[in-house]
Amino acid sequence: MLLSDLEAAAIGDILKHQPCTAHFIRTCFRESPAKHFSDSAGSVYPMMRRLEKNGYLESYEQQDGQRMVRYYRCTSAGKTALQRWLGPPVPESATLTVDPVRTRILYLGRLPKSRRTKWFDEIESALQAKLKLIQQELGDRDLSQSDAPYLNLADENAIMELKTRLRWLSIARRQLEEQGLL
Amino acid sequence: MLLSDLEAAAIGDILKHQPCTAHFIRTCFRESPAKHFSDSAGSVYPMMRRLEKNGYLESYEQQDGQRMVRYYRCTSAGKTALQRWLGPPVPESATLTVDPVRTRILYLGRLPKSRRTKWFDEIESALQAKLKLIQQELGDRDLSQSDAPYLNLADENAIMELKTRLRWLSIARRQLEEQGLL
DNA sequence: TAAGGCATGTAAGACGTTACATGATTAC
DNA sequence: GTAATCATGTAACGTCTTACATGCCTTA
Repeated sequence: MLLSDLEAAAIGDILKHQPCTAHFIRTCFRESPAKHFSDSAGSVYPMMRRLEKNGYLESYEQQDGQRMVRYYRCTSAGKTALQRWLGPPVPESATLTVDPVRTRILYLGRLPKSRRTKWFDEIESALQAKLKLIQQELGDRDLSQSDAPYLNLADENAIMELKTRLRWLSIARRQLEEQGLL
Repeated sequence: MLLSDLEAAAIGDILKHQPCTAHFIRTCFRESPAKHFSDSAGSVYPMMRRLEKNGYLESYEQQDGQRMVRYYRCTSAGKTALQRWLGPPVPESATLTVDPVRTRILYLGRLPKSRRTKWFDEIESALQAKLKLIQQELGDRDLSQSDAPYLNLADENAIMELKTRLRWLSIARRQLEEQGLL
């Protein structure tokens, strides 16, 4: 069975920080703006158990003061599964481009003309805010950690993508104006 | 209740082509490379019933030769719901950038060095193939239909995004080479 | 007459979401 | 002491996927 992106990211993060807790994986998923995974308890805890059941992780409990904490490690089967997920071959779905704004613009004709300008304004400032957030993350990164090159590249990807969207948005605006649709 | 992207796209497509069948919506979802929605019967048919139950669609059956076919129309509540989904305000999730390749590069360090060059090669050609597909779709579009400006913009978005990814990929390659990671 | 498209659905299972629920530990 | 964080889970619900299932219609 091929791993889902969520499962693969969990295994990848465990490999970087093992032994670690399920709770730690939740914070991994929550903290990076370049990661879009859910950090809900209802998805993470069952996923960890599932990965263990499938032989990709192993765990042990350890006393920590008054409480028991479960630590996970990646097995060699887990590492193999991660490499299979990474590819090559990469699945066709890896070329998918998803832009919620693009999805919406397909139906912009159903919005009254009077609201369209505001629509563009709002999205533009939301994208700009997100862009700043990621630029900050990139600037703040500790370059000494071994994975810094990959993390930087991921941020750089998100930054380039957001800039492209902003560029596209202004082109879209101009074109619709020219066609009297704004 | 706010519509999901899938539901909103269905309502949007129905507004363009009503009255139409569930099967027609499936082909809408399947055919455009700029739409990434599932066209599986198991998601579309229950969704149409759900939207009708919620008052966003209405339907009637009609004899077509030997078979009964169900046609859907959008109600005014449906149109209102679509506009609410479109925004403004746009949800914060609309600034999400999802790139499966970016997700993977975060964990590229777990792939043996020997496979990394091939990894880049494969992804590059997959992206290039997808790019051509969408450029073709854009070139083939009938410009007389009233929604052509929006459809063109959506394709243009996908094209710009794919080009950006290719640009990023070559930057990533160069950087990793310079750092002896390739 | 056979293949492919049109048309509609169901069933089982996997997965994610939200909300609920608990309790220990740490920092202010 | 109290709020935030660390830590672990469960339950109900909704949705999507895959696979199964049927039958009509059109075109080669």
